[in-house]
Amino acid sequence: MHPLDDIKPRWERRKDARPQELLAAALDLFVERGFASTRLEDVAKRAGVSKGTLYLYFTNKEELFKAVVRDNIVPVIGAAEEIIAGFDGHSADLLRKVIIEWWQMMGESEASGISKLIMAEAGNFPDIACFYQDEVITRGTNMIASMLNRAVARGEFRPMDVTTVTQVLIAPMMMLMTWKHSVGPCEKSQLDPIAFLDAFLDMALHGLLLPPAPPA
Amino acid sequence: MHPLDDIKPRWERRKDARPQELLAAALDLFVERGFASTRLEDVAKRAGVSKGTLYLYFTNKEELFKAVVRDNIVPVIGAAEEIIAGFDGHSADLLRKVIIEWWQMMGESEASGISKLIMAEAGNFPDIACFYQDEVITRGTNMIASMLNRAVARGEFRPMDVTTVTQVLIAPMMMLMTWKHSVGPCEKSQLDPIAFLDAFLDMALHGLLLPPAPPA
Amino acid sequence: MHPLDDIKPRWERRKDARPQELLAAALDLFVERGFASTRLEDVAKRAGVSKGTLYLYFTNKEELFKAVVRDNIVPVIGAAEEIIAGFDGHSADLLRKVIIEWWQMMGESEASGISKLIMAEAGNFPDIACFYQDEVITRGTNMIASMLNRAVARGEFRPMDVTTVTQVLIAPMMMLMTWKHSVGPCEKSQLDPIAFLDAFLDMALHGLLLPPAPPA
Amino acid sequence: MHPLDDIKPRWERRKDARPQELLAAALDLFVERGFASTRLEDVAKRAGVSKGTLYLYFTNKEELFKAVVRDNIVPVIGAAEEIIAGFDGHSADLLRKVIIEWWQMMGESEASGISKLIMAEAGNFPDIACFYQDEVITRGTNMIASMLNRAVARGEFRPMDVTTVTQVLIAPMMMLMTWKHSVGPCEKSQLDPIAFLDAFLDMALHGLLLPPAPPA
DNA sequence: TATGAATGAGCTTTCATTCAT
DNA sequence: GATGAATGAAAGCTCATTCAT
Repeated sequence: MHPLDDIKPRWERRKDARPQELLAAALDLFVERGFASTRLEDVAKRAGVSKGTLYLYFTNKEELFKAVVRDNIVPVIGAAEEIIAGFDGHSADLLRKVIIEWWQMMGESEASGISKLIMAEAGNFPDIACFYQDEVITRGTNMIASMLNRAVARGEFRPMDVTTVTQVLIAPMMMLMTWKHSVGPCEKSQLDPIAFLDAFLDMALHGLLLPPAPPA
Repeated sequence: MHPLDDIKPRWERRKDARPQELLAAALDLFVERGFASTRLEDVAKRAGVSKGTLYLYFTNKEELFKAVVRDNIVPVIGAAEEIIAGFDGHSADLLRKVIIEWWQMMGESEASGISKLIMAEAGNFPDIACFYQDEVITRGTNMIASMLNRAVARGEFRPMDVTTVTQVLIAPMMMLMTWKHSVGPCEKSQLDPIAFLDAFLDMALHGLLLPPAPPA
Repeated sequence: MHPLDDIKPRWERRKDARPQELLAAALDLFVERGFASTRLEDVAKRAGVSKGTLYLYFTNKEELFKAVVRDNIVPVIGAAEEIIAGFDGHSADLLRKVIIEWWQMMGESEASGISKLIMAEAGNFPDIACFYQDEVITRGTNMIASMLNRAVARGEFRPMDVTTVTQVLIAPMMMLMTWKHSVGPCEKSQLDPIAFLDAFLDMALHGLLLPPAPPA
Repeated sequence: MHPLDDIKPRWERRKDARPQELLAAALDLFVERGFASTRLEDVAKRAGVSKGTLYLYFTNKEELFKAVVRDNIVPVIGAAEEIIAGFDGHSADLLRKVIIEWWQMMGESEASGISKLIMAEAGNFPDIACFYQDEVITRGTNMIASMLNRAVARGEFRPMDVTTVTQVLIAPMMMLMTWKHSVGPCEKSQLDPIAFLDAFLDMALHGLLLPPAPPA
C-alpha cells in the first residue's frame, strides 16, 4: 500500500485515537489518585477534550475504569507468554529472564499501577477483581507453572508441588508492585527491585535445582 | 493504688470508650469499602452514636482514618516483637513460628485489612504511608533481620546479605494480605495460606540453612 | 390538654413542618412548570431551605412528585365524599351542590393543578396515572354513581345506564380543570366556569329528571 | 403545466420530504414522552437522519415543537369544517355525525395526541396555547355554534344561549382526548368512547330538541 | 446538504461538615 | 457532651446546540 493511502484528515484521525487518548489519561489519573478521587473532568482535560466527549466513548466512570484495566492487562500478559515460548536454554536461566524482564516491562512501566489499582479497588468492583483473577493471575500462574514443568521434565529442577511453588514465585512480583505504589515513595523506604529479585531467585533456585549427579 | 480508685461512673467510662467504638466501626467500614466509599454517617450508626458525636472526637474524615491506622498498627507490631524475644530454640523453628503465627494473628484477623487499606490509599495519604513505613515495615524488617543475625551468629544459617534476605522473607506475607483483600474472594482464586507459607519456608530454609559440618 | 403543652421550640416545630412546606412549594412549581422543568433547587428555595434539606425528606425528584400527588389528592376525595353523605334533599339539588362545590373547592384552588399534572406527566409516570385512576377517578366515579342510584331509587331520575351517565357527568369537570391550566390563561379564552356548569347541569337534569306523574 | 415538469431527481424531492419525516417522528415522540423527555437525537434517528440535519430545518427544539403542533392542527380543523358545510339533514343528525366522526378522525388517530400535548405543555409555551386557542378552540367553537344557530333557525332546537351550550358540547371531546393519553392506558380504566359519546348525545339532544308541535 | 464529533451549561444527587438546641 | 437538621460544594451524567468536514 502506498504510504500516503493511510493519511486521513486530522479530524477523523482524532476520532479513532480518542478512546486511546482517554484511556491513557484515565490510566494516569486512576493510578495516581485511585478510582473515587479521580474526576472525569480531569481525565477529559488531560486527554484534551471536554467532559461530554468522554461519554461518547464510555458509558460511565465504572466502564471507563474497566476499559482501562482490560486495555492495559492484555498486552502485558501476551508479552510475558511470548518470552517463554521462544526460549531454548536451561530452565534456571529462563526463570531468571522471565522474572527480571517482567519487572522491567511491567514493574517499571505504569502498567504496575493497574495491579495496585485492582488490589485497592477490588472491594468496590468484585467483577473487576475476578476478571483480573481470570485474565492475569490464572494465566500468569499457568505460565510460571509451565516453566516449572518444563524444568522438571528436562531434569533441571527437582520434582515438586508445582502449584504451590508457582504461587511462591509470584509473591515477590506482587510485593514489588504493591510496594512501588504504596510505601515505595517514602524517603526511608529502601528497596532495590533488581537486587531484591536477584536475592529471591538465588534462594529459590537453591531450593529448586537438582544437584548435579555426583561423579561415579 | 487502691483498686476502687479506678472506678468511674459508667457514663464517664463510656466517654473514654467512645473513640474506641468509633475506631472499631471505622476500621470495619474502611476495610470493607475503602476510604472514599465509607460514609461517616454509617460509621457513626455502627458505633451507635450520631454523626455529630463523631466530630467531637475526630477533626475530620482524614484524621479518623489516620487514627484508625495508628490505633491498629501499634499493637500488631508489639505482638510480633514479643514472639521473638522469648524464644530459645533453633532459628529455623523460630522463623517458622514467627511467620506462621504472624499469619494467624495478623492475616486471619481484621488487622490485615489495615495493611491493605494503606496499600490502597497510600497515594491519597502519603504521610500515612510513611508512618506505616516507619512504624511497621522498618520495625518488622528489623525484627526479621535480628532473627537472621541471631541465626548466623549461632552458626545455624549461612552468612548472607541480611537486608535483602529480610525483604525476601517479608514478600509472602505482604502477598497474602494483599491477596486476601483483593482477588481472594473470587471463586477461581485458590490459595491455601498455610500451605503457601510452608512451601515458601521449605524453599527459604533450603537456601538459608548451613549444611551440617561434614565429619572430619 | 393545656394549650401550652403543645408549644415546642421554634426549631423543632420547623422540623415537623418541613415536609409540608416542601410539598407546598413543589406543588406550586410542578403545576406551574411541569415535572421536568422544575428544578429541585427552586423548590427548596421557595420552601426556604437548601437543596440538601429536600433530600432529607424525599428520596428523589420522582418520590417528591408522587408525594405531592398523594398529599393533594386524598383530602380532595374525602371532602367530596362527605358532601354527599350528609345530604338529605332532592337528588337534583344534590347533584348541583356536589358539582358546584367541587369546582369551588377543587377547581378554584391549586388542587386542580394536580389533575392537570397527572394528565401531562402520565406518560412518564404510569404508576402515578394508575394511582390516580384508582384513588380519584374510581372513587369519584363511585361517588357520582351512588348519587344517581339514590336518585333513581327515590323516583327522582329516570332509570338509566348509570355507569355511562356517570362518565358523562364527570366530563365537564375534567374539561374545566384542563382548560384552566392550558388555554385558560389566553386572552381570547372566554369561559365562565359557573355559567358553564349551570348550563351543563340544566341540560343534564333536563335529560335525567323523571317528569312528574300526570294527574290521573 | 406539462406533467413531467414536476419530476425532480429523487434526492431533491427528498429534500422536501425531510421536514415531514422529521415532523412525523417528532409528533410520535412528543406525544409519547412529552416535550422535555423527548431527545432530539431520537427524533432524528426515527426520521433516519442525523442530529445535525434536524437543525437545517428547525432552529431549535422549541421551534420543532411549534411546527409539529401547527402542522397537525390545521388539517384537523379543516376536515371538521368540511363535514358541516356539505350537510343537509336534521340538525340532530348533523350534531351526531360531527361528533362521532370527529372522534373517529381525531380521537382515534394520533392527532388527539396534539391536544394532549398542548394541555400538558401549555405552561411552558404560552404562545402555543394561545395559538391553539385561536386556531382550534375558537374555530371549533364557531363551527359548533354555527350548527346550533342553524338548528334553532330551522326550528329543530329550542332557543338557547348558544355560546355556553357550545362549550358544553365540546367538553366530552376534550375529556376523551385527555383520558386517552393519561389514565386511559391503566388496567382499571374502562371507558368506551363511542358509548360515552352516544350517552352524552342522548342526554344533550333530550335537552336541546324542540318538542314536536302538539297536534291542533 | 448532510454528518456526527464535540461542547459545556445545567441538573440531580451525595455527603463531609457545621451548629442551634 | 450529644444530637440530627441543615448546609452547599462537588461530582456524575445528559443533551440541546454547534461546526469542521
